[in-house]
Amino acid sequence: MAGVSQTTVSLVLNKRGDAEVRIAPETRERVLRVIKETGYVADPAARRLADGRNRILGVFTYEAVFPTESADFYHPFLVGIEERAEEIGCDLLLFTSARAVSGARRQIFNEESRVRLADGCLLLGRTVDRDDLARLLAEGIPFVSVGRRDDAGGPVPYVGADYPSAVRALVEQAVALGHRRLAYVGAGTGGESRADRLRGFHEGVAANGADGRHLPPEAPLEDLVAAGVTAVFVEEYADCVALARAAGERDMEIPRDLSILTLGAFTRPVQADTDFTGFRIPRREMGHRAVHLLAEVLETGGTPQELLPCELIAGSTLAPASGM
Amino acid sequence: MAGVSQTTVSLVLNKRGDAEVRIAPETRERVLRVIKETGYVADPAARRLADGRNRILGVFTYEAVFPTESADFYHPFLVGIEERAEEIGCDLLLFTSARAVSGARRQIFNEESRVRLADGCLLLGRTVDRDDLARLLAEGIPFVSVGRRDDAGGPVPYVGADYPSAVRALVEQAVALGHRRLAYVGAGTGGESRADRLRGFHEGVAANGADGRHLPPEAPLEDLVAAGVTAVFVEEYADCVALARAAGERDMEIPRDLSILTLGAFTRPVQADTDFTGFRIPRREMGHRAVHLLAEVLETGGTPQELLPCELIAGSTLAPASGM
DNA sequence: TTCCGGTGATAATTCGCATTAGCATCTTGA
DNA sequence: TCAAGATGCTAATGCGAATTATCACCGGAA
Repeated sequence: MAGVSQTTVSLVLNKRGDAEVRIAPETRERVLRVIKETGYVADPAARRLADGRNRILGVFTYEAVFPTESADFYHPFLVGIEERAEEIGCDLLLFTSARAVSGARRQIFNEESRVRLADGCLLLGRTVDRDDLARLLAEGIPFVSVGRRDDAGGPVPYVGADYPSAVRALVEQAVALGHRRLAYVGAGTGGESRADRLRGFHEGVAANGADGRHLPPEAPLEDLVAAGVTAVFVEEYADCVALARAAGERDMEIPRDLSILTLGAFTRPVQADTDFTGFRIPRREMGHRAVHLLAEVLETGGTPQELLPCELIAGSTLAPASGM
Repeated sequence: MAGVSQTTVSLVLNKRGDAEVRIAPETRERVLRVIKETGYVADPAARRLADGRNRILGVFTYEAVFPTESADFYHPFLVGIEERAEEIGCDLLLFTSARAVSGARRQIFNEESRVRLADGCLLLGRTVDRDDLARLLAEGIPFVSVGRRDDAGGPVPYVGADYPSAVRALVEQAVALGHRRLAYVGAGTGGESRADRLRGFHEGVAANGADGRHLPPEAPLEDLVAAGVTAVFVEEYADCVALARAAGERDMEIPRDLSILTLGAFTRPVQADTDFTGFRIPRREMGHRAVHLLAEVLETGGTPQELLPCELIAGSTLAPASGM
């Protein structure tokens, strides 16, 4: 000690000046000097216990955070999250212990859940367990989902990508190039993002007076050809690559004979050198905004929901409809 | 409450059976049932405050944890760390707030240091601030450095790569192929890992009765040629690539006219398609071991130091000395 | 001299849990 | 019947900070 009470130290450490409680400049100096000398730092745990805040943001993912594949889907989100967290002076707590039993899927609320250690948390994952979401909501734990969610029996705070707009824009481009018969290839279900893409497709088709049909992911190329489709919107990137390959095998040329647009869902890693027309999901920006919104929630509460625009990628797989 | 005291709940929650304190199976059941129903989870902060343990391992890096470049140097370490942490049921706390002022280098002990929140921590970085190390040591904070360190005025717990052995092995291979005049190109200083490589080189040269010289990183190819060097051991990968390129420009063929071996230091990112002869730093394994050792330190104390062997990579840039 | 307002610091309390000591109640043996 | 030992649970205390309620002191006004 520097000859003062614990209270005084606490006061010096936190509110450097206050109308209610005052501290003599001289005393403050003395305390600060000793703090600097001894390198004293307040125990964050005690701090958290006392005032319920510790500037720690939890990050929960349903898969490993650090993936073995370098170009992983999550990575850009994490980059964004880390950058913004550093800016606002928060540390990140990765809930790596979330896997209840080996082999089981991760879940937020297992027997030894530690979500509450953080001030709030960020949720990452293609799909999020709706029970987890509901519980988070019910317990009033501040959180923000990276990716739109709407199935938790209540509004969920999120930062998402504006898929409907992006897909509509692509449809519009295709129609402007003379395409009249379009197809959406993909599940169109299994997570809000897929449903959003499909919705955008239907909206775009309707708005532009074109003909649009929805085919399952494994739809063979023949079906497309038979239906006279000239532009395909493929939900999953891997399917996109597969389709292009199939086309090549039957001597169809892309995009002369068929335009292919990718809608950016990455479930299965795949290698390809084709520069597909499509859009870029603003992952890093989503990470940034997610942290930002979480900070906002912590500060003033609320249930922010935000969709970020996707940047269209010209690519080389969209061309005027054949015959034009 | 389930009609029992806080103490009872605590007991049920922690030591499921104890010689000293017993709890009636019936009571235990009742408590567990209520816990399940209400989804109660002990506040980690309070827990930490009370018993000084929270199963959180801090991870400190001197640069951003999630790098923008996908094939980053740190990545494999983190993969390993996360994997093992998950196994032993610990969460990872990334000290992203460590950057004191924007632009400044990160440092562990800044004004609002939070190292103590974690049970212990892992240090990652090409070089680690020696003041930080000394202080960690002085304050008795459990930690393990990923990478050998010896400059903290005391033994530092670490997991490192066994560079000396790896480099000695490479030298031996070169000599076995007839090389007599070898050169080490690189600083040989600036971090234990570089010094270790250089030391391994000198040891290898001495043990194999060859001639070995040490040249600075920017040493021009002419110097090597003039000195009659037939095998170069290049510390920094980028320099390795540059050297190969320079050789190509003067119509020297690798490895016919000159053998080039890389010693795996990655300071500057660089693209190359050559498959250099050298060794693989067991980064992921180092991550594994680091977590393991930290757990050990937390358990029983001590100052574990461990060097992991590097796997030699045959590559295509080492050939018999010309003239053989 | 006494009362009062303004200053500057501190004692006491709280947070949620783990831990220790201790208190009832019940068994058992002599 | 009573002491000694088991058994099952709880009251009390501590962890390290933040916060609140007080307290001691000093100078000036009455």
